[in-house]
Amino acid sequence: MSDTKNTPAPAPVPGANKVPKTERGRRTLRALLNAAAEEFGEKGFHDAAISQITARAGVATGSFYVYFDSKEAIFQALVRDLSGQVKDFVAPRIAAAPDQIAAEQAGQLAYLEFVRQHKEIYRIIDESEFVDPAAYREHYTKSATRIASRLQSAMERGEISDGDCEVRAWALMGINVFLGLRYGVWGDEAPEDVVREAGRFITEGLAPRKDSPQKSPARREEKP
Amino acid sequence: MSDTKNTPAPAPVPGANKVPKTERGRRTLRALLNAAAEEFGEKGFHDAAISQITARAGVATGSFYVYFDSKEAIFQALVRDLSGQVKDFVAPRIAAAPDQIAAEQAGQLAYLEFVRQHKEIYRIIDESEFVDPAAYREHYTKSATRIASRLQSAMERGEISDGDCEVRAWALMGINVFLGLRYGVWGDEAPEDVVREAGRFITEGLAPRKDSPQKSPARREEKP
Amino acid sequence: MSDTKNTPAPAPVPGANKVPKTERGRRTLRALLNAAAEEFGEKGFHDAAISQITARAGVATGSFYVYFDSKEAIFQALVRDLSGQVKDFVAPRIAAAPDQIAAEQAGQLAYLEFVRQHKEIYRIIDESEFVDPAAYREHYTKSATRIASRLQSAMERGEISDGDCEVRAWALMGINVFLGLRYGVWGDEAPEDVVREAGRFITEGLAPRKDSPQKSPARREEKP
Amino acid sequence: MSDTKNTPAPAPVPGANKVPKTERGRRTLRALLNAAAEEFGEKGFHDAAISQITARAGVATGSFYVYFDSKEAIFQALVRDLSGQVKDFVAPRIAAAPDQIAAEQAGQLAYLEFVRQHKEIYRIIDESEFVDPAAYREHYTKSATRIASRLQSAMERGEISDGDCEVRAWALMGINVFLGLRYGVWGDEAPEDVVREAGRFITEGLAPRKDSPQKSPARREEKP
DNA sequence: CATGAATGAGAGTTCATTCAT
DNA sequence: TATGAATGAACTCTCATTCAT
Repeated sequence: MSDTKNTPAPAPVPGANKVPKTERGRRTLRALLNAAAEEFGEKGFHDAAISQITARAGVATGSFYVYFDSKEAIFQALVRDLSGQVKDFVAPRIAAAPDQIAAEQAGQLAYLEFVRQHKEIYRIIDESEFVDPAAYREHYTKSATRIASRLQSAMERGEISDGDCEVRAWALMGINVFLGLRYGVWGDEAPEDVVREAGRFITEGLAPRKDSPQKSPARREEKP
Repeated sequence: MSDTKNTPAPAPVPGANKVPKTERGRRTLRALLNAAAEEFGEKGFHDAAISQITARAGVATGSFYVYFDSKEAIFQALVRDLSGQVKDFVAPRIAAAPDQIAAEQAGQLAYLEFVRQHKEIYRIIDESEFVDPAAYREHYTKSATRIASRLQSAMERGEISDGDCEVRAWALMGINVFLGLRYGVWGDEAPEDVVREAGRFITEGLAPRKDSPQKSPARREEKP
Repeated sequence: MSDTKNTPAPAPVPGANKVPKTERGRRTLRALLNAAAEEFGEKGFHDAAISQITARAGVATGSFYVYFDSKEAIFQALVRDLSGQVKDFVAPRIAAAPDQIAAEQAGQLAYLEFVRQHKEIYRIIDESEFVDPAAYREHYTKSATRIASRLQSAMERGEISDGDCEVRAWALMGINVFLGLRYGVWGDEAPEDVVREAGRFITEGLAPRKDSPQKSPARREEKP
Repeated sequence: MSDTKNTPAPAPVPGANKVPKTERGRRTLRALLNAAAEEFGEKGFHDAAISQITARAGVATGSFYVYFDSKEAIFQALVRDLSGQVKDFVAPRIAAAPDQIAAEQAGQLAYLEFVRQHKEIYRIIDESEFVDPAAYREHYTKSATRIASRLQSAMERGEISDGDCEVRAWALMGINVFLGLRYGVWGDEAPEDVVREAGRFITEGLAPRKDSPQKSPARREEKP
């Protein structure tokens, strides 16, 4: 979900194996990517069929291979394409926030809203863990790095507490992804409410307020 | 990762389609499950081949269907088998904690350690999202419900702040899973350090300590 | 066309990717090879279809891949299989000859007769130059080496004139192959007549007999 | 390798389906033929791709069909083009020989040298057996006929011994082709040495010289 | 229980050729 | 002439599952 940001846009559709030279070619390529998003989103990578993608796109089977070398290739192109869409949606809302904590919350809200409107994106990106592990790893690593550098700056400015920014970045990303899964893909609760609750979690954590009375006990059971 | 807990244990290996009656049969069944864990862990569900599983187990292809009805069946059996292992490892350490916040951190640490020792488990359970979506959803939903009820009790006892416990449960689970991915599967940092940093995140959040001097604004960029 | 001679028969069908363990399996494998000989012989490697081979053999498409990894694999197995057949036909007739020159002529005759009865073999082995160049080269190199060593021995015994035995081996092999092409595959002249004429060529060459009168001139044009 | 000799040269490039009218067209046609020689030489007929030929030639795919009707067509054109090159190289050296035996040896030497400098030609012409069997057969038949008629004349002049000239022509051609394969394409021995040894084979055969002492028998093994 | 050969539907992929621009 | 996108028939290969022994 990010990071083609400062590259000079080498191709109109990142990841495509061939850059079309004519307008007609550009239309066909876009039709293939849209069809692939539908097909992969509905069926998942392995049950998706290239013949179905071309059928949805309204082109012949062979046309697929004019633009992509393989099923994996279009999947990868699609992941990058969708990542770009997420970035374009979320980035400006982060940039508009007054401080870092507000920024993280704005990003969370934006991410949640985007996921809800593009549920298939969630599945596609997640499945890349199994289809193209390197891409999956790179995707999350880059996102975490970016979050971490935001936190680092904020920490230096004194906006947030001291601590390991990388660990906190991964934790934050985990929160966003799982809230996205639960409340974006599966549920339909109001994103604002979710973010408000999670926001309190972020800003104050599980710790009781300093002025509230502490009691005692314990409890049990496992984790996820 | 859990919750076949209170079933009356109809078979020594939960999920197997047939309970072996002979000692030889039991050995074959166990060999198949071990082989499947390797094969699925290395190749993922779709690229794993039954013929490879039987080859690793040292039995004939046909023998597979004596114990399992299908490829999906052994995968599910395996997921339950592994979930039980995670639960048996994590649960007692949660139960031993003095209070809820300590419990969550103990669970996090235990989970991280377990993931590191069984990296293939992480992958197999994750892939169930695509192999058996209902099981995947149920797995995380049950885990979240359990965490939420722990938080609810703690909240009522005043151990933690007020707020929506389900949202916080999903957030916590997201933190655990992503730290598990980053520091359990991919990295080799000391789990204690990771949990300590994440613990400060949990207990105090991103908010600066009340006594630290506040400066001003800034921000930018997107989320995951 | 030779040279699995002194190996301890590692497999009933040299080159097959899998050795059948049951009688039924052996029958299927043989049926596939026979079908492949027909199909490749009639259509050549590239126009031959695996589906046609299995159809001729009376088995399902998938059964092909029980025994061979690819179209190239069965082609290679077939070349070895046929080479063995040639060897088994020609070798004893060479061994029965009284001296080396008679042996070479007996071999030539036997080769010619064999080619005539198995015209498809000729085409298949020849095509291996393009399908499996290493096999083709090895095939001819080994044959030439064997001929050369026969000539070497004969030379040391004084049965033939002094000279480079390798060059003469390749020359002899060229004669046999081209006479096989012209009079075995394409023509139907009596092999005995052909060999008698070629035999005079072998034993006395183009040189006029010592007692015949020499004249003068010259001439022109190219070679093959 | 020859014999478009007396046709009225309808086009600068024999075999091309269309004669270019412009200078630009002529350059494109020549670029395509050169590219085809490379591509067919490296990959063989079936693995060669039109798209690769056009890529090598630096023209668009569609341009190919301006000059050739099909893949087979350019292959044939190429074979004729190369045959002409062989002929032009070999013929004058045969014509310059003082007698028939010297002529055959001169031809052999010239052929060997040419093959060595144009290894891809050997392969391309050989493959025509499978791409265009009629052309292949005609090619060798014509060559043999020409050699036979030379021998016939020489025989009538008493330069060579009596015998069937056609059989001897095919034998000679076989020698040349196989020595070309072994010492032209695969090896790098001095052509003169090869021809000298083969020459002794031609002029005197395998027979021991009349004045050398005869010993006795022995033999074994098969032919090619 | 175990074996391993057989099955066959279905997938991805190739590429010579056509044609609108 | 030149271009390059579009075509689609045809092919090789995979593998979960069945079944006779």
